[in-house]
Amino acid sequence: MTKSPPTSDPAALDALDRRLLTELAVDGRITNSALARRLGVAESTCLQRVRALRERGVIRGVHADIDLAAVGYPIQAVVKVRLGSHNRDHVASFHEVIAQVPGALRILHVGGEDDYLIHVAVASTQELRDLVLEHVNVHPVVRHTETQIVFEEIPGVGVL
Amino acid sequence: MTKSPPTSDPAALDALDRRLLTELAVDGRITNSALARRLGVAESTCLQRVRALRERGVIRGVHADIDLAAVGYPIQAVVKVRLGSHNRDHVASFHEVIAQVPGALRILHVGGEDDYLIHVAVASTQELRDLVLEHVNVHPVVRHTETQIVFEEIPGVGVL
DNA sequence: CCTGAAAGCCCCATGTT
DNA sequence: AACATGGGGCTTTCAGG
Repeated sequence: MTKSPPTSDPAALDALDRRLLTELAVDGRITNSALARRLGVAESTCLQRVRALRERGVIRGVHADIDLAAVGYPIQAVVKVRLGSHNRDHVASFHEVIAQVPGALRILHVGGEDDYLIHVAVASTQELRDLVLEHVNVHPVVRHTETQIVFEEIPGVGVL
Repeated sequence: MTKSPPTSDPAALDALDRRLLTELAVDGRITNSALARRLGVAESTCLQRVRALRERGVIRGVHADIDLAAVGYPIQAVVKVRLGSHNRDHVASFHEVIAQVPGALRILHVGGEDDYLIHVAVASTQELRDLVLEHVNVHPVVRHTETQIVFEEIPGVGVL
């Protein structure tokens, strides 16, 4: 052990912060006054809390959830990728490549059977094929890919 | 062919709608007046468009993006699930079970080697084990699960 | 469908406890 | 750290093009 745990965690969240985050996760456009009312605190207090959480990076941003099928991307898939080498430089250069994959909803570097899982949304199956061939398989460190079509997304209970 | 395509798609989006959606996907808390200014239309027009898109379900909601590690869920994983039977009733009952998995960020029903991919966030590896054993493997239709730890999420370019 | 104006409400800086 | 206040800005409705 070369470092001891912090005596007071600067990232500690109290109950008010947690309730606030839960509300904003459900409705990111709730007004500050409505949020303050719901939490039972003054508007100014509420505003200060939200700002602090933003500045600390606990709130990363607020984003609209768009129906991708309605905007021309009716097809989703998960592309599982396995590399032939896990050399640090190869992995780094691969990161730069997959970060540019058009239509990527989420890119995860994982441990286990696969190395990367890429969740994508595309306009057509042709586009999906082109995406895999031209943006993933092109990289020489890629040994294997497998594409799984998304039939359905099942709404879960979430984490908050 | 038992039905012909609609002569005018009620879900058609024009260029204004698309620009508006892109802005809201980036910053879901942008004010209506700022959005109107950016798009070069009257505030009332902008408000009406956003409302219509919400009512049509194109905008599903607006949610805060929270740093899960900061709120006590530092570990993420993807659980790949394979079923022993693809009978419709079995699948339906399995849906109800996995929809209740605590900490599920995303649940995808996919085609191919696996049947389901569950992206979860948990407080500890112990909790991860318990989650898989008690909420996924318990179901008799589950033949196989494999859990892959998420090392890193790589920011992509997105779809909009 | 889009606009402009007007009433009302919200945001948030400031001062106080 | 939390609260009360007030000016300026934002939201939202509605009549009109």
